Amino acid sequence: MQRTSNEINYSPREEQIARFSKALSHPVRVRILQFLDSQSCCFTGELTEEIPMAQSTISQHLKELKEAGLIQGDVMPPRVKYCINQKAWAEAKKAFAVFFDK
Amino acid sequence: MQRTSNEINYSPREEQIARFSKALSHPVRVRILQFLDSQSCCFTGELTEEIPMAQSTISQHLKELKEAGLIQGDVMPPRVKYCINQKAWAEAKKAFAVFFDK
DNA sequence: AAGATTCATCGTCTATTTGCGATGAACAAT
DNA sequence: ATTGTTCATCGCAAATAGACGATGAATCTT
Repeated sequence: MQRTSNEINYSPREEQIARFSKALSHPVRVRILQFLDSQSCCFTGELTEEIPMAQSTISQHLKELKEAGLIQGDVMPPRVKYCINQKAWAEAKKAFAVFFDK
Repeated sequence: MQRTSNEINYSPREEQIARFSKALSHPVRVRILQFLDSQSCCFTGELTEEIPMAQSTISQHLKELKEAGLIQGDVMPPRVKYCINQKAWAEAKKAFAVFFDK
């Protein structure tokens, strides 16, 4: 990771594609997003039922998706409702479309 | 990485998105693809001039892009000409479009 | 044949990712 | 107050990714 002398300055667009792509680079995160989109929203518990992985692992993947901006979580004690972040979703859609169109 | 008992069977579509995304998940690979697309093709040497990274590092990133199917290399001794794999490019474009459309 | 050029691969180091169980925080229900 | 539920976070282990220099293979040029 450490770049010795020469720093590369990536453009915002390059970093945006890389960031969204990184979020989508694990199949379980792809699955989570699909599931979220099909339900429009869901609770963490529904995901842990759907996906045979430890609850802590799913929670971590949700965190990554949230940090990438693709989803958002609304706290509804004692549960948390996750939804696609429609704005970011549209941005990602456009970013990829532009990227692949050139 | 080790999934203990429960293996998850991802669908081909989930794995496809994850695979393409992984290839795009590093900004330097995004840049390489952009450069490749703008020139339609280029030699490794042009990339090592353009991008301030060790030649071996760039070669590794090219390898990853090739393994993801997004580019192909034609050996033209003593050089190698890399081009976008148009078929895979079109597939990726469609895969992302479908993914974000649902 | 000897050297130069171009690129891939190997080995090494460090950082990041991925997975899990255990624990903790926040709240609801009793 | 105590207990149960839901979820996030911590700490650990193992695997993968990313960067580099050094070396090697293949092919031109001389």
